[in-house]
Amino acid sequence: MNVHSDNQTFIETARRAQLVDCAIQAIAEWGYARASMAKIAARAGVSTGVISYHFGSKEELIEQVVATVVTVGKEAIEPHVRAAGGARAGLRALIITNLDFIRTHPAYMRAMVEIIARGGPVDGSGPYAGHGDAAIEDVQKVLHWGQQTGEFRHLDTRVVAVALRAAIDAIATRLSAEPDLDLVRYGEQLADMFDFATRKGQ
Amino acid sequence: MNVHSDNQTFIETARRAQLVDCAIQAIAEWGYARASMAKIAARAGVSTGVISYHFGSKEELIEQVVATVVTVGKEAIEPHVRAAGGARAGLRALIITNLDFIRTHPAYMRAMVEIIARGGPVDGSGPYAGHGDAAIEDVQKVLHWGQQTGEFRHLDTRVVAVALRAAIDAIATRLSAEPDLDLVRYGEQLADMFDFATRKGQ
Amino acid sequence: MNVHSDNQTFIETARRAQLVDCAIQAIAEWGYARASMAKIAARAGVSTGVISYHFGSKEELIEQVVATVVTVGKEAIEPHVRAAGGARAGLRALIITNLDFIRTHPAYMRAMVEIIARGGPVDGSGPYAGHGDAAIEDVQKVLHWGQQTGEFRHLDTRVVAVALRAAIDAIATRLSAEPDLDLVRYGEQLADMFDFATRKGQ
Amino acid sequence: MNVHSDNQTFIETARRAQLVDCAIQAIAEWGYARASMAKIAARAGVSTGVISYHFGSKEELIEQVVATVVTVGKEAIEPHVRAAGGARAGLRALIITNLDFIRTHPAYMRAMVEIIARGGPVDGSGPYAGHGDAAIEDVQKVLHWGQQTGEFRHLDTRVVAVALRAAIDAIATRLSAEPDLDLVRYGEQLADMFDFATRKGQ
DNA sequence: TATGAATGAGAGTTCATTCAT
DNA sequence: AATGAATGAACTCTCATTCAT
Repeated sequence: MNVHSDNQTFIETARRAQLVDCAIQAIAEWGYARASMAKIAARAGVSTGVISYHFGSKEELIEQVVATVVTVGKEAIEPHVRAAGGARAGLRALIITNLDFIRTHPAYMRAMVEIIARGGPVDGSGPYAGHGDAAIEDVQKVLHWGQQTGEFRHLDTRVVAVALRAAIDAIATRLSAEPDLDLVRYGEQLADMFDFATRKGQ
Repeated sequence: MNVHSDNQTFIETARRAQLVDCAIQAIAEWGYARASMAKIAARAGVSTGVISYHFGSKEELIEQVVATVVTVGKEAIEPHVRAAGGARAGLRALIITNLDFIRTHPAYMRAMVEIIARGGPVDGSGPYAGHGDAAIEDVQKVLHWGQQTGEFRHLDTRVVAVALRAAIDAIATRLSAEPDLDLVRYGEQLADMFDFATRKGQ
Repeated sequence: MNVHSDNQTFIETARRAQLVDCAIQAIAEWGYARASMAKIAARAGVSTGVISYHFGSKEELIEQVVATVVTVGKEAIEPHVRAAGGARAGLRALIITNLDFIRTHPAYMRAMVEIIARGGPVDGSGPYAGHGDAAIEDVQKVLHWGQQTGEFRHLDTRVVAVALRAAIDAIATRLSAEPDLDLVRYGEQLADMFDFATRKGQ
Repeated sequence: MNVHSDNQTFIETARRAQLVDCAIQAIAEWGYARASMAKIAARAGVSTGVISYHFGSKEELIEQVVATVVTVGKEAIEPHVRAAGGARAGLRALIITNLDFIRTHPAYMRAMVEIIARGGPVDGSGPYAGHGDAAIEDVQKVLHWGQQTGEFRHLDTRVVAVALRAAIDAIATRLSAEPDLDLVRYGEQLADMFDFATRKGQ
């Protein structure tokens, strides 16, 4: 059976998941540049060829890493935002749960930052292409929500969304520099700040 | 005369400046990891050895890039912040002039973000560590200023500084994705947002 | 399977042996400094990366070369020395079999002399330090033996051992200059000479 | 005036001598491989081009180094051998003064060993070509002398000369490993040894 | 004569990828 | 499906040499 067909065997799916996980750990530990295929394979206890066999190229593997992190992240965050009683609470939930995700999945975030930082051609291609926009749009939706309900002041949702997304993502990097950072308190402060920045003045 | 002495020839100074500039452009265009010595040298129209001759190693070249960008950036921004009549105006000036710098020096900022984002080995060491912190502290100073004058509300200056720094830096990346972005308007919006976020409520 | 584990495949063992052999020949032919990885690989008919793959670094390859030459050499020489009826006969055997080894393995000796003569950094460290000393000590043991049995005169075993070792090693170089050298006769003369130099006067 | 003509100016001669001396020191200190033209030039306080200007190539510089060391060595040793009352005393003088030269000119010897060890193509070319033979022949002459006077036993002068030359040269290397070596005592022992090896038995 | 900027080849090493088994 | 040996290009860096000034 063609490996890249959608019709995957169980073992195939498991291998891919395992390799993606090892890639995340390897990138988080050594940084993108030093996380070679050989090291990722070694961490999975398999030979180098296996990755090529299952993913075709390193680029595809990285794309899967990104997709996985994004998916897992969304599943951890979105429900809390949706469950919020309003946009203001939703924005706070988005920030708090996002930081909570960073706190509980440091390797995921670290890997993500490494991959994004690596960049590649600036033309907007690269493994993270699209996901960045999507992440910004998720924030933007909450801001729209709040504008419609009148909870938020008049503001450029794009600008605020970009700023908030950046502020959250920056924490993964800060965490590398200050491992003892109190992310819970940090989240509260950040939520307060964006609350002030967005709410309708009294 | 030893190349690395302070007493440099005119031609030596010119070459170093040219190479630093080419490095900035190369990093901005291809990203840090893919900006090889060969590509930088080719962009300058010289052979690879020239970089080693003038800088000793790639690391030293990058250090010079960082030093140059930091210096040029500070000179463009700090005076405006200092000239502001108060902290609130200072914060706005910091944001506006920062975006203006990004608008007029897109490659500089893109390169800087690339270099700082990388930050070297995962452990946070590396030759560029500290520049990110310094940039954050510059923001933090303005926030302290405003707290002392009573212009700003009670807030965690660290958190806000990190968020603002990230929000500004993110624009360099956004600009790559959306070259037609109206940075002037963007800057006004961002300034408004952080004004709301920091000012003392009425 | 990790390449550097002890549990090696047949093909792995064969390649390593082949590469060590090619390294010996290359060093013997061009001298240590000019025996580059590229030349060694070319001699083996493989690409440069193969050496890194099997040995990790040039240094490790050279270590294997030294280990191989030392082992093969010892196995060819030591038994004859041990089998000798006494120290005087042992010393003669050491010289004769050593020259015989040079005659039958000219590249081995030439390579060994190259490697030991270099010895790494000037300070005497480096990965090959010690092998020269070990070779001298092997000679010294025979001299001690003869002093204990009373076969040899009172002498400084260190001085004589260094001299004999040097005299033997020099032949590998001489052989390069005079390929037609009669090593058998040479060995007899050398043995005679050191016999005179060491035996107890009548 | 052509630089390479025999008719050299005083300043030209002085420069060459200075450069040769710096080359000796550089090679002795860093080893042949790491004694680059740049380092040698830096040690002389001149620019790289100067060496090429005066010597044409590194090879020629090294040849001059060898020639210088050989000449200085000969001048230090030969008179003492000639002044000896007979071949036996001459041989002893050759050994003693040779070791004395090593003791008083460690950089010279260290450089010499480095150059010889480096070897180059084994075909007998290289900067030391010829000098090695000449050095052996110098020893051989003394041995012939002693055979003619009947002071020495019947022996193969070539073999003994090679052995003695090697034994002496080996000391420079030993000296690197054991800097505290007592060369005076060493010389006496070596002289004794070769006296036993060569003299007519009673 | 001397400088120092520049060249271009070659060094060891890493790595994504391929492929016979 | 998986192995692991091999490739070949790319990397940074060093160095002897050249040459305009």
